[in-house]
Amino acid sequence: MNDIDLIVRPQTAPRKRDADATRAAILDAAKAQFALLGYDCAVLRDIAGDAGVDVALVKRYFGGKEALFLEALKASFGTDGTKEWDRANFGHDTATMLAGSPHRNPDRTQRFQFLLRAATSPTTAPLLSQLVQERFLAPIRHWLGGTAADARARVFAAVYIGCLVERLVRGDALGGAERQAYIARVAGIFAALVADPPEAKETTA
Amino acid sequence: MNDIDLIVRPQTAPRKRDADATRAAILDAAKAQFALLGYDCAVLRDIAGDAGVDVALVKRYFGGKEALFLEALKASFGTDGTKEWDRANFGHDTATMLAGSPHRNPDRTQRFQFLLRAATSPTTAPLLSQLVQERFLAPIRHWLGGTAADARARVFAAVYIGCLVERLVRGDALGGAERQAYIARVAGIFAALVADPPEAKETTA
DNA sequence: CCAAAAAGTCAATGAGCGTTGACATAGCCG
DNA sequence: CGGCTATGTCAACGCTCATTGACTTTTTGG
Repeated sequence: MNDIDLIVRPQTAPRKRDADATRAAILDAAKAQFALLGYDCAVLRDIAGDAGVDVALVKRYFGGKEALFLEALKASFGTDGTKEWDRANFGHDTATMLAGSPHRNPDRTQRFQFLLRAATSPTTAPLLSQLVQERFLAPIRHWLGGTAADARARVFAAVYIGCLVERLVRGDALGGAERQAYIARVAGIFAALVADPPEAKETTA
Repeated sequence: MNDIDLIVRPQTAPRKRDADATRAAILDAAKAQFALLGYDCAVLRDIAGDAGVDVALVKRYFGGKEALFLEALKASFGTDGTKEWDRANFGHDTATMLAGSPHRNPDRTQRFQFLLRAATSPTTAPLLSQLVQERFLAPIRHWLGGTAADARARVFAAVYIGCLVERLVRGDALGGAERQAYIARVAGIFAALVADPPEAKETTA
């Protein structure tokens, strides 16, 4: 059956021994798998397999699954991109990304999928509260600025994540006209959140 | 240790034999557990335990875990509540619910948590696309009416789910002022989606 | 060139869980 | 009362997976 593997694998040079590189490879594979499958469904053997090493190294380098998860989570949020977000086109850009292909910004997509999966797994959700505060909400809150920044940041995060989930469920790509309407709506929401004082504020009492 | 159980349990009458009631009890327990933990983390033995029966009955009545899940999912979306939603106060009511305690409308909360967990589990997500279309998006789309109803329904669902996730992660309750701002923002978004033609539509080109 | 340590692999263990068939008991019908 | 069937329980099997310790191979330093 998988004789193919047994034959093909050795072709690739048998991998220079390099602790740092191996550690990094495991961490990368872990980030991808955890983002794709979540903590519970991700399998250490597969992560190690993707990294091209044996499972036992996960223990040696990270200590265990949970520790690996935490490190991957922190690494995923280490480089936070709010700094380079473009204030003017932000709403439209983000909405477009959320409406369509994740290929435009795979890094950002993977980070947020990681967050989403971590948030919705009952195993890992408890670990998130603090980290989300520090590395996710705080930067957004700071980037947004203005009045009621915390509430706006939370709504922002909610809409963002929600769109992600919606796209996750939606199998087919969004059609032309509907897609435009979708983007317009979401862009409008983001724009309103970025522009601090809602001019046409009409909250039902 | 759990002698307590052994002593206390028998106090409750030893359960009249009633296939329908038992089936219903299992289904109820399943709905709760699946909503709380998702498909992957929910454990049949616990579900059966909550229902007060043995695991084997799950097989007899439903065939297996996946079949039970599907039935629970359909049952959860069987009674769809869009009919009774109040159009005028909908935005504010829903935002208030999402901002705070789930105790106000536990049924609805459980239904949506079920949906959320099902959508974010890689195991069950593929099963959802069609069901979500039929029983979730379609009713909302119909309830919303007007132009670009599909896109608006999707955005609506996204925001709703997103707020749910946000609340899931947020440990502490939302403070007074922030809470008001949060509710106002979310209510505004919903209201704009309900009111079909966005009067002050200012999408960045 | 050679040992010692670092880097990597292998196989076994044990826990958790879905599944399954044999067994027990209550309710019903003759 | 006596057997039959629906209902419910029990114990065991098999699988997946994280963990772990013993083993092998590469690299390094003298």
